[in-house]
Amino acid sequence: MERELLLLGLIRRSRMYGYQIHDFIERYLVTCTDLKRPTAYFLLDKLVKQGWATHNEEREGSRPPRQVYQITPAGEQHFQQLLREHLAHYTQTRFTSDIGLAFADALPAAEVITLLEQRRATMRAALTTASAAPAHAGTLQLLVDHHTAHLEAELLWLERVITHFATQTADPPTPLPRQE
Amino acid sequence: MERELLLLGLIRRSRMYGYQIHDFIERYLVTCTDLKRPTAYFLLDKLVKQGWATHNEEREGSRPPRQVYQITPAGEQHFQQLLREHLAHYTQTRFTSDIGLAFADALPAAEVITLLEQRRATMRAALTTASAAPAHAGTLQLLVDHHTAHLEAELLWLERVITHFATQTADPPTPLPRQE
DNA sequence: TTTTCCATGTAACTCGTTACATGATTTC
DNA sequence: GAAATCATGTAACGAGTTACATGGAAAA
Repeated sequence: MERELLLLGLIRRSRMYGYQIHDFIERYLVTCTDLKRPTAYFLLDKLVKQGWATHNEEREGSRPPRQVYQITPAGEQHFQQLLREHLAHYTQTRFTSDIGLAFADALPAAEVITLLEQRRATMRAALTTASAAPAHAGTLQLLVDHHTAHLEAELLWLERVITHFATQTADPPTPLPRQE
Repeated sequence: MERELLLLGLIRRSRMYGYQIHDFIERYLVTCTDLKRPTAYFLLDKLVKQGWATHNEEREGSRPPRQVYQITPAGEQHFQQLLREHLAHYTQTRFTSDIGLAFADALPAAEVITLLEQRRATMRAALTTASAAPAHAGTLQLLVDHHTAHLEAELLWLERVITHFATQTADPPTPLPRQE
């Protein structure tokens, strides 16, 4: 559903072909999604079959021919509905990275700290990259801001976790709760 | 891989059967993962086939028989390795909820604000629930803290986004950048 | 007495990825 | 001359979900 919204939103903005669409996503929207090329092609075809888009072949010079996609009026309707639902809806984020944390008491606290510091280093690097990103036009800037804000918050929290383990190095490990 | 770590971590803690494992995850680990029951059964069988665990049937009273799983020494080794990798590694979070934001200029700013306020209401409710959660033992408390910290940060950011749209109600919409 | 809980499992299906194939063209 | 870029696509595979099947026991 998000992927449908994404593709419709892009071809709505301007006529685009598959390769170009995938490029754009990789360049500007990595923080939102991870759409592989074959999947993009497949979904674009699906849009056509559902009547949300049309496509026609075009060629430029000696380049390989392109399938250029365009949104239909029905597609525009559908896009707006998807957009409204999507903006109003909140999806719970899953922190898969916390699974390890739940079992951290299986290792000596000192080692846990070392490992978490490695994680922190990667996150700091990501934050530096995100902060260094050049200013984008309009809505895209929001995404960059979101990314940096999130990384900053995560780093603060990770710091707290590290101190948590640091302050109980000497204590016995506190296990997960038993089932009642 | 996270799922493998999760299941190994649980049966390592104490002998458990599938139904019970799924229950535990639903109760305490919803913020980390969303493991369906059939998937849990399937993965537990896989652990046995790979030699990380053993299982044997037990029954209690007139209850249906249970498949109780136990970690093997090889499984313990494997678990520790997975845990180390997992703790040290940082996975980039994808903000699928930002896709809509990227195209928000397709709707009047006033409507965007209304929709985002709906999203905010859901998030606030989630924060209230998370904050109200009873104190857990040890590592599990970390997960709850993470969840609340994250929601607080996300709410702050959403607030900024809403003011962003509020301050440019009169301005012309700023589109996404064109491809060079 | 009907529904919910306990406990496991299978079978069909969907979605997405990886790997592969093609072929011209530009860059190193 | 080799490698990367442009451009599309297929085919095989894998992971995970949904829906279904079973059957006794407890609760409503």
